[in-house]
Amino acid sequence: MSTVTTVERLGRHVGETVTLKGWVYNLSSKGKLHFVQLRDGTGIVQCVVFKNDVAPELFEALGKLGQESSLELEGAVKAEPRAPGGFELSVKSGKIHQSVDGYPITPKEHGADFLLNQRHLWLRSKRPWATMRIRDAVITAVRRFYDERGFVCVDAPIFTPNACEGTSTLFEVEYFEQTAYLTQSGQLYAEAAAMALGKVYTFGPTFRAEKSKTRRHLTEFWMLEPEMAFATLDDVMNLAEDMLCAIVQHVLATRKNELQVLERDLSKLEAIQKPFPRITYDEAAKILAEHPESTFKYGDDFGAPDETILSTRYDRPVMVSRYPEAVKAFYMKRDAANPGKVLCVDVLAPEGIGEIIGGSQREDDLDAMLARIREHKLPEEFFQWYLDLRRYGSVPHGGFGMGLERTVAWICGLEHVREASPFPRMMYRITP
RNA sequence: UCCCCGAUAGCUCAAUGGUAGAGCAUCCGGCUGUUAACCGGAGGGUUGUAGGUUCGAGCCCUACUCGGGGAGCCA
Repeated sequence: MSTVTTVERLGRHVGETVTLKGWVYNLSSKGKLHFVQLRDGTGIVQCVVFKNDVAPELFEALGKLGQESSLELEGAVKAEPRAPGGFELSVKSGKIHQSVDGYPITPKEHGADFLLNQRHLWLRSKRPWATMRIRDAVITAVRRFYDERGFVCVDAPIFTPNACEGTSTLFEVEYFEQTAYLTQSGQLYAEAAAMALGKVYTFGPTFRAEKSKTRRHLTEFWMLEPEMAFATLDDVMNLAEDMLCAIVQHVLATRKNELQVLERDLSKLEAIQKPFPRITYDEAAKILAEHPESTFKYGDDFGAPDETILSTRYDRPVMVSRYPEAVKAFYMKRDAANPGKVLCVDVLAPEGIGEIIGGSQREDDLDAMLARIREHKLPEEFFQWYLDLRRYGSVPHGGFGMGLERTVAWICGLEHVREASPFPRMMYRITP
């Protein structure tokens, strides 16, 4: 048998005879000539089978293959401008693993409900294929970014005894004789780890039981949470900015083809360069007050339409800092220079996808933290270990959380975050 | 929890209150350069469920079920 290779590497084998292993993406026959679009996971290539070039039984069998039939084809690689992708395989022999008919997902249009029910098969289609490869590149870029900067990956637990922030609706699970919850954030644990290791990040699944049915929400999503000891809000904002630039650059460098499959406007991504616009809550409030469509009231958090108004003003992510403490979490440090405000930042992605990052400098004073826990009426006994971080060597520190699926949805230009997850979990959907 | 929209062939959709159709998929036949190929033929239906109005309901009314995207809430 000849060299086994992949569609991705075909360009290195022009003129050679190779074997490809994959599935039929589409087949069309011209009688004595079959065109097999072969999908192998790394890409799709056109394979041409002339009747006179192969055994008669093989030619006949190939002509009957339905979509997603599995097979191996052997033939000569040639550069061919008429073929999608620029290369094609002139088939000399082959082996059929399984001949399929009736594959449910045809090359025509389908609705969201149908495709989500077929997600296990839908992943084989071009758009999910491209999206998953970009998602992978985002994850790689993130890990490389933190590794290069000396951050240590420390994973937070998924079972937690109580709500981290005390606000969200959590999923309850039976945990032997007691009730536990699925984590809604690894941040408090990241803070503990940062006091041990300096610079850390957690990266894992996060769960929210909120009954949110929008294109920005999943009940299970991946969140990246870096945390740094000896850091201020400015350090946190600089880190977020550098990281987003690094992610976008890595995707542009390694997944251009996939972005083109998704028909993404590359110039929108090429524009993602430092510096990002930075405005305060007060400045954002002023912008909204002058906007005819906004119903924003000063003192409130921004609603989704407000975020869209703000983010579409810029060609790169906008960083909004220093919100009123009443609308933010208990652990954020008050801003000494702005009474009533906290040292926090939200990063809003352009093109209407909304908030992709939320971060802050953390309250590091024991008494202030105790007071905030009481104001928010949180169960003090659950926070004793967290308060220990303020008792023993407290330092200024901070970090942020980035929603992976929202970030991928923004980079890919997706309509809905569910497409950024291989098997999305939503309010009314838990299968497949 | 609230608001709006939807449900007809495997899929995407059509059908003025009057005989349920098309394209794709499937099966059969044709074609040596197709790009979601094309051409000819065939099979495929309890119109989401339950009631109501009507001579007659896919279509009008009510309830329910399932789903969609938006609000709130959140990332």
